[in-house]
Amino acid sequence: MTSVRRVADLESRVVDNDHEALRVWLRWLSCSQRIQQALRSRLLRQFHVTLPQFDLMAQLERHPGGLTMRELSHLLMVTGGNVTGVTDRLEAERLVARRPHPTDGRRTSVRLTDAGVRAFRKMAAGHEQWVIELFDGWSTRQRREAHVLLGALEQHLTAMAPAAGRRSRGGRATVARPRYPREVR
Amino acid sequence: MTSVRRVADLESRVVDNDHEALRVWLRWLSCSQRIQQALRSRLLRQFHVTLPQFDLMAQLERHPGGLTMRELSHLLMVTGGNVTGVTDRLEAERLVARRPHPTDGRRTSVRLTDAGVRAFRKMAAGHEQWVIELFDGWSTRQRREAHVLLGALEQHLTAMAPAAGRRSRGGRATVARPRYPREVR
DNA sequence: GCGAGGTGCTTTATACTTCAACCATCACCT
DNA sequence: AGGTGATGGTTGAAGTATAAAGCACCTCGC
Repeated sequence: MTSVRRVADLESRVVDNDHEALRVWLRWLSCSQRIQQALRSRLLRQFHVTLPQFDLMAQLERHPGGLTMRELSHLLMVTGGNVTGVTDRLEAERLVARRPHPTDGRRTSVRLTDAGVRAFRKMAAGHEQWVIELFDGWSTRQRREAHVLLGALEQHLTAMAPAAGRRSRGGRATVARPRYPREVR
Repeated sequence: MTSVRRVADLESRVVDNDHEALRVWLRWLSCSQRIQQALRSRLLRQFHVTLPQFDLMAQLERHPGGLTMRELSHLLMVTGGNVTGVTDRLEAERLVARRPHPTDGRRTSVRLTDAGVRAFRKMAAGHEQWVIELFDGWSTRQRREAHVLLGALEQHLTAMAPAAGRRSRGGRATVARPRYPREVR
């Protein structure tokens, strides 16, 4: 869309519209980076937990019945290998526990330990407070606006992407997939 | 979502306001993740470059006179060690070049090579197009709204944080700083 | 039964990221 | 000069992240 035509003075408007998406994205990134830095460093200093570890625990707290690795990977929107690593470290800290799935031998069920629940509740309070402060630059009205805007964007992204968790039609690597090693010029 | 309490008293409003910041943040993260995933994977498949590498090159393209590592670290809002690594890899690909700073022996000046400029211009066109598509869920009006909202938030974040690049008053590690190794319970 | 293909999880290789320590150089001050 | 402290850059350890390959288990069809 909007390939640039060198015609009238409408043109500058069109170009600006295009650039506008980019400008929005850059501001977005800048804010994201700051917010995440604040949350990460505070979480680390005060609770000795990383942001991904906190996020994983948050999902588990929301699902007391436990979640499989696949479900976690889906909810956190990261790859399976990633979930394996973060879970390993949390398990070493005795904050979560893996147990075999009752009916399906392939799956693993993960849940918070009692210590994990206690630890998480403390962290969550601090975390929420920090988020509130970080977003305090917006009025209630603005937060509501942002919530709506983000909802619309989320919907658009869902519509245009083949859905985060979907496989590429026909499962794994149906066709020899092209590889792009670093060596390629 | 929105476990709404049907009692319209003031208190529930307050509680909801608080939760609202968190809800906005979660949606924000969800969108961020999707957009970055889209950009990263396309950049990798089509141009064999990672997102951080692209970002670094983008800064260099905007500053043809070259940038020091410190300036890059500041602009990209990442740590110095990070910039070292990304620059190392780009240099190995002959896309950027380090050269000593003319007057200050401590500094290093980094700039795009000719090949780097050519490569970046191609990538940038694709990248911008993708960003436009990803944000096409918003009307022009909505993009403008978002731009304003993000501007306000950015200002608030700048005000509340002691500025990204600042040192902790008195330089490096003036006092033995507490450490939080993984072993700590 | 049993084999083919799909699914869930882990592993490996590579890259990014932070934190904190370290080194070299510079600036300033006496 | 010479020393002190700040600054710019790199390094190393730990953790996070993806992509891709591998393994175990399940399902379905015959």
